[in-house]
Amino acid sequence: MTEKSTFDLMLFLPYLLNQAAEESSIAFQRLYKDRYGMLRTEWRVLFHLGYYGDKTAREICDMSKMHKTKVSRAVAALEKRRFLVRERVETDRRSEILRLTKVGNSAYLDLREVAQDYDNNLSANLSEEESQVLRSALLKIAKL
Amino acid sequence: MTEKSTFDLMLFLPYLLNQAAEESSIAFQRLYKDRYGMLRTEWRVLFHLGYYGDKTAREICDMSKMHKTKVSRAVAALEKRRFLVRERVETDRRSEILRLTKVGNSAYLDLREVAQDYDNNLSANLSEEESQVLRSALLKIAKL
DNA sequence: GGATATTAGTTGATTTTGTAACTAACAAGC
DNA sequence: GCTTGTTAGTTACAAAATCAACTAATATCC
Repeated sequence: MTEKSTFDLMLFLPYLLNQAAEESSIAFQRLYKDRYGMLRTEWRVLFHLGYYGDKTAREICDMSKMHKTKVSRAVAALEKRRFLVRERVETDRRSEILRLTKVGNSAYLDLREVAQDYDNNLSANLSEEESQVLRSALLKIAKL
Repeated sequence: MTEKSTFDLMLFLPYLLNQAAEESSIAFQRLYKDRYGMLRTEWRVLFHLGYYGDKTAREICDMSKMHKTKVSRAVAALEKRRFLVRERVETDRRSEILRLTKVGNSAYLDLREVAQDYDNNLSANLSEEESQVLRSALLKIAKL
């Protein structure tokens, strides 16, 4: 049995997680919004396709846990900008495979650089061990 | 110089933080929404007042880093439910001190229990050390 | 093979958030 | 004292997220 500690609002995980997520999300936003005018949902879909390769919207939903309407709208926006194309699956004509175009892929590669720099920068305040424990703990909480 | 690691989307902090924050936020939401029909912004303001005592909206903004319109609307909602009252400050009649009512305070005490249980539960998957490193790392990222 | 249920994805209505402009009170400079 | 600037908080409008209803294709069961 763990000792029942007194409540500390600033250490309450749903509160603290949100603060940290907001902070990093907004800081990172400045980097992709300025360059590509993208939304959060859009870089996420872009990164999924760039990182994991071609996927259907459904697969992106499952992996990212974004709601399907978010994904649907992000895909539509990326398509409009010609960052991706859809390809119907002949064995199941309900779904379509999403594939980054050349332009989409180079946007991904560019943003990946930015992301990596940003992440390194953010981790710079943490020791190597802290950084690893942080990520593995977050993975557990996110149930990934 | 830290080694430039290859990019891993799932370990990218803005992504991972958001996943974890969403997961815990939604799980916790079920607990307060069911009982009090509150919004995220509302329990936050409630918790600030309950935990730190009477405060002006401005002070809550500063501490929580919520935007003032969010706080303004959350305060209005809590006032409507008679969870708090406003009291004009005579030395500066622009601002007003927010004070929880009896009802508001007992809602806070009740939810604090729930929050504590929830947090313990969430931390149960983590070792004592992991839990501490996690929180201190999050505090650094949130720049609190 | 045909009724029923599921699944992929989209669209529209509602709710919530974010942005900007606003009111009211105070402060500073002159 | 009066112009100019700043601060606390609200409100109006635009952008985005959520939720429900929808279309179209497929799967299941009899």
